[in-house]
Amino acid sequence: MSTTTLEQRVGTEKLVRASERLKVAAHPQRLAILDLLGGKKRMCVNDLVEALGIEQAILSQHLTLMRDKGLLGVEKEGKYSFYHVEQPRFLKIIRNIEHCCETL
Amino acid sequence: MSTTTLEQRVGTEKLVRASERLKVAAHPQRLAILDLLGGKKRMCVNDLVEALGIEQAILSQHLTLMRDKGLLGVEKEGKYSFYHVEQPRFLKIIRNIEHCCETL
DNA sequence: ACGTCACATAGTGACATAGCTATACATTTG
DNA sequence: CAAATGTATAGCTATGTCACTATGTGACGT
Repeated sequence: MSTTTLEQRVGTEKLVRASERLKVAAHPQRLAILDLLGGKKRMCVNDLVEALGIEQAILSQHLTLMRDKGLLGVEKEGKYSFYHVEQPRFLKIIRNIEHCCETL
Repeated sequence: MSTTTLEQRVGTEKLVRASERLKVAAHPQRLAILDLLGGKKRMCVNDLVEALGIEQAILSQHLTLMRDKGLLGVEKEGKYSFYHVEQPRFLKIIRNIEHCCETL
């Protein structure tokens, strides 16, 4: 029974940052990436290319974007780049979305 | 330990529709609207204008967009339009985001 | 050193979205 | 009927995003 707004509770900046992250997640291929990386601990780019059937360049763009926005982290090892989900909490959101999909 | 992708599990179209809805939600003011309507049962446009301090025309655009994308429903009564959250499940996502905001 | 592999980035044109002002439309009130 | 109220839509410019191609870069094998 809150008469306060979300903005009053969490503040404008946080609301903006949350929406930025949501916007990044709001793409079919990026949802799939988040889901896949959420299941495994980490994957390199080529693994993702094969698992998802996305062009390497496109995938790389998605990954870079998600890394810049704080959704993913990366560890370079030799010529490989291993990506992982940075915010476990954000993963819960993704899981919820999958549930939502059932009734869409 | 799923070797299947989200896309394989829920289907491409559903994934696309889920991301479309997410994209609609991915806006600070629209997040605030969803949260506010999630708490109350329904509100008319003017109530929202006053609660959120958003210009009427802008707010109306947000509402129309969210209605078209299936996030909100509307009931007209005389000169009033009462909006409500159409998908309670989607609200859980919004709540999760609010939680996320704490640690952003 | 040369070629190859794994990945990242730049550039581009089509298209979508944001934010704004002005205006339209419908309903109620005087 | 005229004016006011509540809401929706149109039109516009600026900016952002998408998907794609091509090219760049570092690491590794020979």
